[in-house]
Amino acid sequence: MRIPVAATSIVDAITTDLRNRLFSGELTPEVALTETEIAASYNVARPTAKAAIERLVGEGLLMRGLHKTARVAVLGPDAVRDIYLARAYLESEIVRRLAAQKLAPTGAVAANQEIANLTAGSPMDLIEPDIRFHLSLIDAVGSERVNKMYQSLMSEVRLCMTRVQSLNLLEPGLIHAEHQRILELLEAGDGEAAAQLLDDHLGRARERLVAALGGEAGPQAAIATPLLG
Amino acid sequence: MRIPVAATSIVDAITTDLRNRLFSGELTPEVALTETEIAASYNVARPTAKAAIERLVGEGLLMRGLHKTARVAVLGPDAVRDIYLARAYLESEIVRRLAAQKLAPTGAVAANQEIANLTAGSPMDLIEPDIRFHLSLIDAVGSERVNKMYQSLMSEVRLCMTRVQSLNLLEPGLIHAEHQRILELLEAGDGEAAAQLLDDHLGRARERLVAALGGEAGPQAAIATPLLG
DNA sequence: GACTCATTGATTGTCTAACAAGTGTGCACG
DNA sequence: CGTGCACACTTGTTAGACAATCAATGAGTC
Repeated sequence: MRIPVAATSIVDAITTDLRNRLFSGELTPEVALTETEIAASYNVARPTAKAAIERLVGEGLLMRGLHKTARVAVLGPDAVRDIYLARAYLESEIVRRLAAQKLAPTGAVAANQEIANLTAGSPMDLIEPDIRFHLSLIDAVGSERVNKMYQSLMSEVRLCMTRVQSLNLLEPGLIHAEHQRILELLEAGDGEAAAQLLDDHLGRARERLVAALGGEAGPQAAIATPLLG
Repeated sequence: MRIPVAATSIVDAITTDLRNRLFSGELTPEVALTETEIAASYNVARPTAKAAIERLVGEGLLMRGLHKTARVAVLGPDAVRDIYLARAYLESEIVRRLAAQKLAPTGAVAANQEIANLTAGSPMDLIEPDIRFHLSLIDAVGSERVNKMYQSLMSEVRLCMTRVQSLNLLEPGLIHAEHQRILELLEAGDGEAAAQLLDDHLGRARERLVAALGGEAGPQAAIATPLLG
């Protein structure tokens, strides 16, 4: 039994709650998300639960075929490569334009500071500020549609992350340093170098994620640029 | 009364038909898309019509607030700029990567040939092959997500086009020539030049569309590069 | 004993009917 | 002439029901 949610729309509330439960790792691809079960757990009618499920299917977080039960989307190595390719397309172009304005978004600076302040806690604590850093870059261009597209991609990244949360494929120190360097390059107006570094940055995250998911990691998994010490 | 549609799913069929009617210009932002009316016209129940409407809202083709009737989305000058900015982000990065492979997609070549073969008919006849040209470029990278994002953008572009179909803001000869030059640059491996030309190409289309929608056209509306004789 | 096919249960797709809640409009009243 | 109220319209949500389909189990056959 789940507490009754109330907001602008019941479907909205259920969708949001389900999404959070997806990101928290509570819902896995193994559990069946029956319309009736969800309806019962939220104390709503079946069509309401159905609508929430269909929205999440539209977002790519749930999968379901005709007449089949919805399940959490399974994102394999090729899906991760696809997601990060799309990320790279958007982000590398964006850093080029930000560099042209010699602009380092304050939100990104703040998010990276959070990463620097991280004590050696759970690896999961790194994910949120990391996402916020990249999201701040996108936000800085102020495009509604680019924002929406990127947010959709990051939703899927979040979903991946929850599946491999135990492995510490992320090194806060390195990530902070690379973010810092990107910000410096933005302020310096060197878009080409910033785009190149970002490509490395994303490439490494991508290949390590691929490896953690059972795929074969490409060469980008290694630390290419000697940034530290 | 509308003929009963039948396909994999009734909601799918209605969504597709509504989308086509949107692109055909039959449905305008002035007409109210009531759930009951749509349900009656397709001989289905209201929840079915509701689901179709909500899908199109999710695609950005329809707009509707809470407890308000759905209407065709109105895309003003700023929306057009936003759409074309996102297009530019995706496409310029893509031509860079295609150029690295010295690859000119056959689909794009074919689509551009169609443009060349156009007799002086309706300006609308240019839209489909033009869209197919750009879509072929995106297709060539073979990314599911990039494809979906781009297709969503082009849906909105199509919607815009139907609103200004009378004006002939597109010159087939110039468009064909620019496409041709882009393809040549791709084969030559000059990604930077191809991206630059594509930016001009999109920028001109963007500003003319903006002007046609009542906005103030930017300098990109003029023909910058002397491509033709 | 293994394989094929039919039956069963579960789940979704769709419908009918209805009530509640919100929005907007028009009319009556001050 | 302006304000407020009542009404119609529309959407949000619910309940219950039936058909179609999918997965799995069981029976029957070779």
